[in-house]
Amino acid sequence: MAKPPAPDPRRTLTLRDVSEASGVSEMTVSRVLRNRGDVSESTRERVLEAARRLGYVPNKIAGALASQRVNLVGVIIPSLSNMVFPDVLTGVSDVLEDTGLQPVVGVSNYLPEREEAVVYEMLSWRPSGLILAGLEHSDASHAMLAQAGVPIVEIMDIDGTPIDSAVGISHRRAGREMAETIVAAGYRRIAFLGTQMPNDHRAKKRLAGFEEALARAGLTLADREFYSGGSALLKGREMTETILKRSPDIDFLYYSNDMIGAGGLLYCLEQGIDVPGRLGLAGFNGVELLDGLPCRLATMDACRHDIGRLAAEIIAGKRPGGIVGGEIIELTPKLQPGDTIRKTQTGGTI
Amino acid sequence: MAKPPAPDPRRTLTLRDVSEASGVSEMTVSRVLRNRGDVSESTRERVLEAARRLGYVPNKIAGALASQRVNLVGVIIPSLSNMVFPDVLTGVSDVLEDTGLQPVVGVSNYLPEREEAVVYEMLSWRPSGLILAGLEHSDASHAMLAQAGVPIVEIMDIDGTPIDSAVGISHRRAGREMAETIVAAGYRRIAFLGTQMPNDHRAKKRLAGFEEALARAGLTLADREFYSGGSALLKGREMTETILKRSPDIDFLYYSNDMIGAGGLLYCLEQGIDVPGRLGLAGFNGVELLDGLPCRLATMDACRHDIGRLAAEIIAGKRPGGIVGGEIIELTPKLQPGDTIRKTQTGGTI
DNA sequence: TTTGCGGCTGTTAGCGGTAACATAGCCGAT
DNA sequence: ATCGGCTATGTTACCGCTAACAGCCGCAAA
Repeated sequence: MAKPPAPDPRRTLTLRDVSEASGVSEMTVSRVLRNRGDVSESTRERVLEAARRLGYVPNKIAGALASQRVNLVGVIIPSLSNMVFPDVLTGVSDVLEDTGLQPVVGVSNYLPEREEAVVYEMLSWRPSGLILAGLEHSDASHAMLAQAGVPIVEIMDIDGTPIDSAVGISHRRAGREMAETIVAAGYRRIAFLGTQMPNDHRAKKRLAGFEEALARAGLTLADREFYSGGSALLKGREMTETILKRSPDIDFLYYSNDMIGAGGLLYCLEQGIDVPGRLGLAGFNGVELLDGLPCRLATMDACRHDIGRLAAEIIAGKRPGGIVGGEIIELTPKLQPGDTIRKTQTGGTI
Repeated sequence: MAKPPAPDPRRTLTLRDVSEASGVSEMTVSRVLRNRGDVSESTRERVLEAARRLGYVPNKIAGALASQRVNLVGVIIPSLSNMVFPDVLTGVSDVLEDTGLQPVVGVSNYLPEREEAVVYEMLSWRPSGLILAGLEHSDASHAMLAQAGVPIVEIMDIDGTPIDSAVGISHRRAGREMAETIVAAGYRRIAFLGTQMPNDHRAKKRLAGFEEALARAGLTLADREFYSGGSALLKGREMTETILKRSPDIDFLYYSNDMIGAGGLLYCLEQGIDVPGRLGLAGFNGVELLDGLPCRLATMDACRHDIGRLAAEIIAGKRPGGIVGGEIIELTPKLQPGDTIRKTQTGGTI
């Protein structure tokens, strides 16, 4: 005598369970739950009722395999603690929200080999597209991405050659413009404070552009200081103290990001240093945090939200990039002079 | 004449492609790529070489369907911009890193219906476990989670009844302890500044505990102020100004989070208010940011990193919770008095 | 009545892997 | 020589769902 199939109440449900409970074929249930194809109103209700009663949750793995469609978009960013990337993610989510696509976040910690692992992992789920920060990737990552057969959007940066599409700003140019503004304001003994991270290519490009513009004005960096790890605000404070002690005649501090810039600003205010008279300050990014500071740090908005939005639009097919293949969108960051750069040129001593 | 199967170079690769390229069966390729079962060294190399040469990326969708195993762990948090949750995620990642499990993040924006959608979406991918913030969920979410058949860990909070396991702190108690400390330090006219968010249950519990302890000391809140949206630092500053103008005799401000607390602190320092002499301040969370401030805000560490670690360990089966079902781990937040609470009791007026 | 067509439902054949079992050599012990 | 027990590899049958197509029914037009 055949053992009757024990109706295990703990087994996870399938379409068959719903189809049996509602007396129609699995296919019809599938149609109802996806709102695809014609189903009579009475059947639809019966099926929905059964699905709800059983607490059925469709198995997207099976669905994706059968339909060869996955409603996921991979988003690979270097860090979450950066304040910058949550903004990008918000932009991405805003757009994907009403496309049926769903972002999935991966974090590379600024490590190429980690990024490679994340790219591999994500591609192995056959997403509808991939958004990732930066134009610099390991050879293997590059190869995988180029082969992937789905739209790839590299974001944040456009100084380089994208694999497919790119949305971002020119960090080189951002650095250049900041330097020009600073020089035009009459500052001459300018120092740079930044991160040590060897893989923060964008910070490097900003610095390169910055030095380039200085050179064009006949100047060079008067000093520089780097840090890694720890609270950025605290580090900014410490670095500022260090550099001002070492080079007391510095008249401008350019920070590679707003967080250390804010730390430096707080330090200067505390010390009663005349900002922006005796010392000017500038950061990069336009983080919301700055709004709460006693005085507004000069910065440059990196268009993070727009970058997220545009990248998502390319993936979602709302813009050519994803289909035709290879759109490059350059956004132009707005310089926000704030209160930490002198307004007028004071004919500085050389 | 049958049309020969065009060797479309753009088609995505399958095991069959690798198996043909290396002259073994698909099964053997599968074994090599997963390091499962015995395969001779020579075959292994041949297969790996072919896979690498072709740029093969396995299809995890098919793999997961066949093996009924998915190496993903859903992590559902209310917000990314909170500074708090990235820390939790770091704890989760640290543990999952060497278990073959991979975290997938979802954001609910403090909206129950949004959370419900994310829970549904995640469960439909049949993850190995789910970690989600808070003990309060919609009925539908609750039902789905209870039915899911995988370990569920609710984090951050333990004041309530978990579905399965829970790791967190008692926010009620945290509020109580803070109130006790404040009262013991001699403050009497105490105000609360917090968020408007109706679904931030943890902030609510802290406030409830806080008021409870005040009541026990014969006190009530002297004033309160709420905000929503915008830069938390700026809002903290503004709210502080508002409340101090409205109730000038306030001698303590309790903030529902460190970010608005920091804003308030900056405002007070700027105004030259004697902190902690005339006015005491305290926040909640122990965010790294505080390290960079001119003076250390009193706060309570919410053990975010540990919460992430422990939750992940339960999912990964390194602790009983996930298998036996239903472990509750209460962590005890450490109060960090900082520089914004008086050290000694000054026999205050009432 | 016949025909055609559109609305609704069912059937079949995979999607690309993997579990489980089957098989083929090869070796040493009996 | 025979056998058992390895190791290395192949075969088969799904996993749970959906694309594609096939059928059925009723009704309007011919």
